[in-house]
This record gives sequence, structure tokens and C-alpha cells, in this order.
Amino acid sequence: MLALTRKNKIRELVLEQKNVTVSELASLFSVTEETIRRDLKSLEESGLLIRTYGGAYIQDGVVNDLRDSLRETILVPNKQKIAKKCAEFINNGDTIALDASTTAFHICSEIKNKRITVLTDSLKVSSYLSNYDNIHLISTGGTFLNKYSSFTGKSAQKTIMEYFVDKAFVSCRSVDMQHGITDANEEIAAIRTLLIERAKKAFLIADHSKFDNVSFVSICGFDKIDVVVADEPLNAEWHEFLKQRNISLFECAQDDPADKA
Amino acid sequence: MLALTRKNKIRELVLEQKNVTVSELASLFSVTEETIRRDLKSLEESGLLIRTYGGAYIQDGVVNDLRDSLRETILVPNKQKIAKKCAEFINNGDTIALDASTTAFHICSEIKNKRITVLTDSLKVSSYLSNYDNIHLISTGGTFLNKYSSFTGKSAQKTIMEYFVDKAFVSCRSVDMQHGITDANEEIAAIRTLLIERAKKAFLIADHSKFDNVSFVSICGFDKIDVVVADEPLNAEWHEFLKQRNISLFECAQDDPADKA
DNA sequence: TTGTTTTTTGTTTGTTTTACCCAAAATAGT
DNA sequence: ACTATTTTGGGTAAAACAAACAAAAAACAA
Repeated sequence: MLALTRKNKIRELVLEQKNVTVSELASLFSVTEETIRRDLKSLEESGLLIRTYGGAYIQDGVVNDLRDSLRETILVPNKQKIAKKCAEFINNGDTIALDASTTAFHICSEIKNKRITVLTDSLKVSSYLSNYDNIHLISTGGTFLNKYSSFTGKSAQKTIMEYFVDKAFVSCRSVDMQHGITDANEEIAAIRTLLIERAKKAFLIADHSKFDNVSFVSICGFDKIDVVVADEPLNAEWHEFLKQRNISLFECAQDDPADKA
Repeated sequence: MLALTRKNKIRELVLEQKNVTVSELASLFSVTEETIRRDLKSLEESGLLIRTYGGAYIQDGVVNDLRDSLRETILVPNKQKIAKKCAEFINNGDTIALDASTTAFHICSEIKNKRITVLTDSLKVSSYLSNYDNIHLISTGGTFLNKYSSFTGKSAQKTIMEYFVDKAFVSCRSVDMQHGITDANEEIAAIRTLLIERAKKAFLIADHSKFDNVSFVSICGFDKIDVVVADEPLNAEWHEFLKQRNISLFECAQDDPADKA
């Protein structure tokens, strides 16, 4: 049996009977319990179930179609690296903002066990984090944009204006030295502008494909950004540019840090 | 059996029969009494029951939105009947409000193909309807209440105040002739009050278990209600009461309408 | 095809969690 | 105050987990 087939069957099973045990699945598929644990682990990270001692379960209704987010497979390993890096900055007691980007969604699985407050415009982030009691979850609400899985519009903006956060983790479409941070969608850009504005510390999440490009709508200039988290090392010009503006830069190597030696 | 499953079953049991003994549970699940004690301890810490010498119990009466989680799982066929009935009132082009009740969630599957606008405080409703492009989805946002899967609080209320809807479908905990529509949770009640207020036509969704009871917080009086949708036929007294107030009543038979013959 | 790399699965080892047993302390009933 | 029962805490065994490594399978390039 194909590994993916097994995972799909596990997903179906857990959807059907709400909870499964490791031993049950191991004997069902004739594989080791370790293999099952690995499967459950990856399924949990995709937000399809929640692991517990001895097995896994789902809460009825909440986790519906997050599996689609699995398919956004471009640059996933890089985004996970960035997500892991970002999670390092998030401590218990923090109040953070997560936008409706793929990377922000990946951050969720890294922080699900922390005791924090999360403000988000993303439905996927909300759905995922709603399973964890230790997360104090606040949604911006507003008009739902299917394409981005984001709540936007005047209502969302007004709601954001009611809160302050310690750290905001915001992605974008393009980053350019001259034109700053830009996005393709006006509504999304407006939300991101606000999330950054309401944060003590703004983290710009951007993989290398976004640099040196300009998109339609402006989110903000570099003066609002405190930290940039990128996937691959940027060139010297960018290093100098960010350094001048007192912006910290974190570059997540694709593989081991030892690679750089 | 999964440890978590056992705890859930204990929770259901104590909700069902008000009190349980350690020895009873130990023999029921074939574990030692110490194990049960630990379970009860952790359940007590999450506020789901109160431990006493020899067992545990819950207080039935004023402040118990605890029973609601059990309530979710009962009378499902009835709720589906009500949901189907409600869906008949919803037409293309309508703007409707759905609250965070089980019945409202059931309504979703009935209206998923209609071209409508939906305002909701329920994460489950949002998650479900987000998959359908024909649904214009608006979330109230706000602070997430895990127990109800609902967004509440000041932000949610402010957002609701920005919209008007044609029809609101709202459930509750209790319905009483003298004290009107009431609920166990203050935050949820506040949201429901507003949803009703902002609707041209307010539909009260209530299965028979809710009638002639009073809960802690008031949602509204009968003057705000336009239609009542119940599962089983109400008694003559209620018929008269609603008729006097010009409130339409729809009673959904449990099975086929032919059953009543 | 062959050989190499990558991915997946199984195995081993050590750690953590859970459940059980037993004895001492605490509690309720008489 | 006495007694029977329950609770608590310590110690122990078993189950589950995590991490590291080895083997097998699959994917890939030459």
C-alpha cells in the first residue's frame, strides 16, 4: 500500500469514528506503530486531526477542509523553515497577529502548545487553533475572501483597531527597496497594513521569490518593519539596505546550518 | 480504549446522571479506582465537574452551561428536521444570520447551494460555508469561545451592528412564556440578542426540551420574535400564547408527517 | 540498465506517561 | 471515639513516545 493511501485512509477513519488508536491502525495496515505515529504526526501538522496519548481524534465540525492547504505545496519546506524560525520569537504570554498567508498557517503547528493570544484574519488559522484550549483566539471577522481564506473589509479593520499585539507576522506578495512592501489584493493589503501598525514588533515573512518585485497595492514602507525572516540568504545589497534601517534579518538555510561552512 | 475517550465518557455520564461514584466508573471501564480519581481530578481542574468524597457530581440549575456540550449530541434527527424547515424560508438573494447552535449548523448543509449572504458568529458555520463560492460569508469575529465554537465579545457585537439581515435563525437554551428567551451563557446571549435585533424577521429555533424552562441570561422577549420553529407539536397553551402575539409557529414532526395520522 | 540519492519503514534505545499496587493519612458515619 | 471507606502519595511495571540509526524501497541521473 502507498504511504499516501494509508494516510488518506487514516484520515477517513478518524473523520468517521472521531478517534483512533495507534495500535488499532498499526494492526489494520500491518505496519509498525512507529510508522503510524509518524503518519499521525504529519496529519496533525496539516491540521487534520489532533494527537493524544495512544491515538488521535478530531473535534466534530471544526476541522473540515484544511487538507486543501496541504496542496499549496510550492516552497513548503522553505516555508516550514521560516515558520520554525518565527516560532522561536513567540513566547508564552505573548499576543501575536498572524495574517492569512501559507507561512502563517505553518507557524500554527509550531505554536499550538504555547499559551498565547492570537489575532488573525485567516479562517484556516482560526480553524486550526480553535482546537487548542491554551490559545486565546481572536478573529477579525468581516467579509470572507475565498481565494485567500481571509476575512477582510471595514468590519475586519475596525476589529483590528480594537487590539494591540506584541508581534505581528505578516507576509506579502512583493518586497522592493524603493517601493517597500506591496501586495496584489487591495483588501488583503489593507488588513496587513493594519496588523503591522498595531504591533509593537513587525515581522516580515518573505521567501526569496518575493524580493526585488513590486505589486499593485502598497502595504507599508520599511520604516514599519522590525524583523525580516527570509528562506534563503539575501545578497549583499539587501544586507546593507536592512542594516542601514536597523532591521534584523534572519535567513533560514534550506537544510542544515552546517551547509554554510 | 483511549484515555481521552474514557474521560469524555465520564463527562457524558456525569452530565447525564448528575453524579457518579468512583467504584462505579472503575468497574465500568475496568480500571482501578486510582485511575478514575486521576481522571476526575483533571476533569475537575477543567471545571467540568465537582469532586466529592467517593465520586463526583455537577450542579444542575443556575450556572451550568456544562450540559450544553452534551446537548449537542442529542436530538440530532429532530434538529435536522428543524433545519430543513428553516431552509425553506431562505431564498436566493437573502441576507441571513446564523448563530452558533447545532441546529444552525445543520441549516448549512441545506442552504449550501443557494446564492445568499450569511452573517454568523459560529466558526463551524464559517468553516463549512467557506467552501461554497455562492455563499457570501461574513463572520462577526471576536474572542473565540471554545465550548460554543462561537466568536463573541465587544468586537463581535460591534461587527454585527454594522449589518442588517433579512432573517435571523437563532436558538437558545430555554423558552418561557413569562420570562421569554433565555440562555446560560452571557456572551452567547448578547450575540443572540443582537442578531435578532438586526433582523427584519427573527426565527426562534427550539426543540421541545427547551420549552417551559428558564436560564440565567435573558436574550429577548417574545415581542422580538416573528417565527418559532419547533420539533414536536406544542401544547394548546403555547399555541394560544403565540397566536395572541402574532408569532407564526411551525412544528416539524419527528418522522413522516403521516405518522401523526 | 546501473549506481546513487532520497524517502520510507523498521529497529533499537532511552525517556516519559500512564496505570496499578500498597500503605499511611484523611474522612464520614455510627 | 471507633470503624469502614476513601483519598493520597510513593514505588513499580507497562505502555507509549521520541530520537537516532539501519534497512528497504522508491526515485533519479548517468
